[in-house]
Amino acid sequence: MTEIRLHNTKTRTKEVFVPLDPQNLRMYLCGPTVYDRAHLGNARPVVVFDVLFRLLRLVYGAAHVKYVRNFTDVDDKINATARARKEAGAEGTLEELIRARTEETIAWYHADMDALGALRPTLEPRATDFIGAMIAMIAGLIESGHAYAKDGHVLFRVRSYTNYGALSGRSVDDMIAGARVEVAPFKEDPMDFVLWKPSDADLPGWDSPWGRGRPGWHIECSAMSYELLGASFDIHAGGIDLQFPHHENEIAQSCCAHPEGQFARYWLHNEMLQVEGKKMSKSLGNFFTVRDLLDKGIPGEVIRFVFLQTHYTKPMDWTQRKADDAKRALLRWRSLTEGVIATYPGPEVLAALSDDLNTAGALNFLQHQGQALGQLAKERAHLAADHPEKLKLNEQLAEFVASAQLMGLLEPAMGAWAAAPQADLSAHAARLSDLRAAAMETKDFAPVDAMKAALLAAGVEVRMSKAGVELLPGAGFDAAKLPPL
RNA sequence: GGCGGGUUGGCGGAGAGGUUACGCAGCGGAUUGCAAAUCCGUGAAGACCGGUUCGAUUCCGGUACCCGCCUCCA
Repeated sequence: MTEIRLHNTKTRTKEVFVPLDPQNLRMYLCGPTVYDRAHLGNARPVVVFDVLFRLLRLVYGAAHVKYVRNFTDVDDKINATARARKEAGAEGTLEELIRARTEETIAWYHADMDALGALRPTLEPRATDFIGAMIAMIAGLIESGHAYAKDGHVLFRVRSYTNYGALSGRSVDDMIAGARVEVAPFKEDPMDFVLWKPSDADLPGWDSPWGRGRPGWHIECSAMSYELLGASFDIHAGGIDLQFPHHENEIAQSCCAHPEGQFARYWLHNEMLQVEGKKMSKSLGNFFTVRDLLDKGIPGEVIRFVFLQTHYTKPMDWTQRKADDAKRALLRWRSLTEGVIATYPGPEVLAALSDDLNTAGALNFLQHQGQALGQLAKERAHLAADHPEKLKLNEQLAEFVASAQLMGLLEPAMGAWAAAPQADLSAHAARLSDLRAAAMETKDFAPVDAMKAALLAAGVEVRMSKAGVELLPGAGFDAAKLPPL
């Protein structure tokens, strides 16, 4: 069996991945807070860990991998949007408006992530469907002395968990010395964090032993991962910005609530995304959503290719240049492998991905391989379909496609953008060919050049050789602009 | 202030203590009426300063710069 190695943030080393139960592999990814369209940065963990999901399915069998990615649909930004809509005269109760907002956002999220070729996780739980589990977990933490209720709030007692800070490499004392913690009258210790907070009439709330209220930020992931994956599971992933405080708090809650388990055994964190060398931010004007890029005509497959060219543990820079390069590479690959049915990924790509998801290395290999296969394809183009050399080539191409598909690339369903527009240009080709033949005699190529220019303007690629004239409609093809015959 | 990540040729980016990475772009050539496509060839690197070593881009230390987290954040 393929040995997978992963960089475990918890131990800060690359470790051989050994699942608790190879028949029931479990992975949790912190999903989005569904208050608005996903921005480009939100998409990085989705794409990166989608590759991990695909790799695990290949190695352990698709039926044996359970991948959970949550939707956090309790949040003040969602509340704010709902309230703004109500004030603007929208129909329905605040709860209904909140629900509508999260439903709408989830639908967008699915559409956008589907466009990037990300497989849907096995389960996509919503926080609001697990309020009962959160309340039960919080009650247990109070009972065991790890949490306390005060003024309608429930807080986690950070000092009660000695390993607090182990994941992110900080100590409670250092952080307090940093003095950037919220001091609140209901806190025993400034580092304590909220498990439950009270809701007034203008906010969504659920009845609890501590009054009507709503959960704090971190508890939903602890409750859902426990309910769906158990007290111990294999992989927990997310952006590096979540390492503290979100994941640190998850660990504290989960390990104190379920001391019988070890919570997540391998922690994977992806580094952040930048745009043209700078942090993506609204103030710099370089902030955009996945949808913005798709609407601009950048195919999801191209976005995915760009993401995978950078190792997930390194900061990734999104640039137009990279998108252009990726597009070219994918067009070449798609034309090379047209009609080829995938078989099984090649050993080089499998080895690269198994080595802590070295997608950049895998793509690099494919770039090289694609070039070599392109040459072979040309050399063997004249051979009969059942010629041994031809069969060998077809096998290699099938392996190439399977390797790409292991990273979610060259999937047939994602290729619509690269397909050449359907058009019968044979009459134009014949006409151009005639003009050219005549020009060869007269040495006056002006009519040929004029027609060629018109074809180019219509988005048609013109190839002329001794063999004849070839017209290929390209991405910007517009039949209405074709020159008259 | 505390913690963490990064810095390889025009761009992306890999492996390896000593041998051309590779791809893209560029340049030169072939081919072409001209192009396109294709093919052949080719220059170019390891932020900076020290140390270890026969030898470092690769190991160690320091400096600079960039980025992130410490507050909502993927």
